[in-house]
Amino acid sequence: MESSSELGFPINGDVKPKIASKRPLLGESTKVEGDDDEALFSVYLSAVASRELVPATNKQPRSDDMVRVSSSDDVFYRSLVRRTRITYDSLRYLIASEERQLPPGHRRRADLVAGARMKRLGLWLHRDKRIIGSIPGVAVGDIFFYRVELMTVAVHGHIQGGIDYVCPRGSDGRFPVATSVVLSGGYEDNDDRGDVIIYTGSGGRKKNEVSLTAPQRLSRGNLALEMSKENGIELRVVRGFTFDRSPSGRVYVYDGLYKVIDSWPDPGKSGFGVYKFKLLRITGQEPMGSVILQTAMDLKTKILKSRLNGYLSIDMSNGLERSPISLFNDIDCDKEPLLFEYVVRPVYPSIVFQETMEMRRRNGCRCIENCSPRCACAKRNGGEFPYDSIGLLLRGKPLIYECGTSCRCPASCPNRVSQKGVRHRLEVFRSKTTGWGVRSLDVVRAGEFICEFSGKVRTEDQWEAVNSKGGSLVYPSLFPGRWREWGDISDVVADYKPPGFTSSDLNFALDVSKKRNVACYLSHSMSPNVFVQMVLYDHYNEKFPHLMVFAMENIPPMRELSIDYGIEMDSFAC
DNA sequence: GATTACTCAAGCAA
DNA sequence: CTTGCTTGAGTAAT
Repeated sequence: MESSSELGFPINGDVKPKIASKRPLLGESTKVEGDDDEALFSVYLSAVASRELVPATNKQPRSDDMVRVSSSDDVFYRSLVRRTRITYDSLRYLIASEERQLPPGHRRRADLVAGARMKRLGLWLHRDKRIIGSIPGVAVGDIFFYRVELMTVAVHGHIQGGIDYVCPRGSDGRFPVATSVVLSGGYEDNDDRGDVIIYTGSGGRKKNEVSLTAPQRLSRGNLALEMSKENGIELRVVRGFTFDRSPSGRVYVYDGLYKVIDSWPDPGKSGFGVYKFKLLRITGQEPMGSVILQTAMDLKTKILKSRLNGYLSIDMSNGLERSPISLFNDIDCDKEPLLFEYVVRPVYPSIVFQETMEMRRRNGCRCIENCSPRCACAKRNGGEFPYDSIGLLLRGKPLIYECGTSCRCPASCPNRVSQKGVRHRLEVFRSKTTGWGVRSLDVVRAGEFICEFSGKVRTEDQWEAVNSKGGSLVYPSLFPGRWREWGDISDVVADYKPPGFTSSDLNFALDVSKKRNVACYLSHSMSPNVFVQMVLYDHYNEKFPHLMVFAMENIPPMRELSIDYGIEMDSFAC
């Protein structure tokens, strides 16, 4: 099993990393209602009290056992990574909202606290091995918003440090090997040309300063890069950018594996000596995520020449969607998506809306301004709003009640999200592997609404007629409840109550034979990156909810969106 | 083993 | 909306 490195120290191959075990939880949950001084003070006290529950020591040293992992079980590892990241992000959000209740000066950084708590609970991945090469379940192009997030899934081990390395067991600390580097714009001598990077070693800088104040030394990370060069060992590369649609203002893109092919001492721009390392990207990998990110941003202002002859339509919704849906095919002559009537919303039979005016008046809320947690719509959602202030879905539920046509609150009410329609620049595109597919030209944040399934609503007695004519139906009851995974923090919060099951069976199907929209082009996957959340807003008939599609992870531009239809691959026609 | 030096964060106020 | 200041966590080295 051992593929020995040229270094003389073993790097194991094909070892299945052990999955972190769950440990008992410390109860620490400070819920806040109201914002008067007394409440604030009690929150402060309870928060301080909860901090004392945290053990002072949290020593869980990293392993020095190097391993290469070939991911034989992609679905498993992808799910594991996603679950870890959902837990991290949900916990970070929870902690951030708790900390905001504290007076300034007493707030802790939610990104760090969330990471620390997960580490304490044994929820960081791959702590028992140091992985050389790619991390199973992490794909080239994956995007992260926090350095700590990179640590939880073992892509990079330092909260600030740019070079991560391991000293192999028995090497007496003299032969460190680099595992990953982060290019974040902190060194003036760096030169990033994509496939080739001239990377400056670390050190010689004062805290937070760009220019050097002392020469660098060939030790620690710098020595590790030197050793990696001599032994031809690959390392992971992450690039950091400023990005205004990130909660941290930064985005970190995993750009795949590189090798150090050259190194030399250099005078450096500041006059203090630096070490430089030439990194070359290993060929045969997926395209670089940071390049795609940059290209997608360029596409905001112009249609790139290279893509010009692929467009079948700039907007296949013909202006019906709030954001245009482009149609792209540079593979063959298929124009199938142009042959249908584009409808933005499902076409309901009139019985769905058969409610008396009195019922509608009772159902809607009467808030004049933005709704409060006490309003009728919040109560219907279990006393809380399903979205945060920028429209991110906080937690999947069997059914969400958005404020709707019967409510008096303004269109700006934060409980109106999916009803407003598509916000990202979506594209239906021809793919060699999945036929037609859907992707976004914008970054889609985890929890963001993407689109709704439209089509003609058919009741059960009509299905057979549609099928016999060769029509296509989407069955809502088959979607396997992936919404349960979204916002699930049962791993870190002791009193987490899992959401209930959908009570009523959904006995309708969406007939997308003639009328359809972008959603029915979503590909099927057992390891999906989007999921369906049922929503009501324009009627209160729970048997006919809207099928709203949300992102269950951060999706980089141009990556295909995929959903779990709960069906066998080949039985799906659309 | 406890302590310290080191680090291409991140939040916030000005 | 940049800039500087402050507080930081985890790791490897001491």
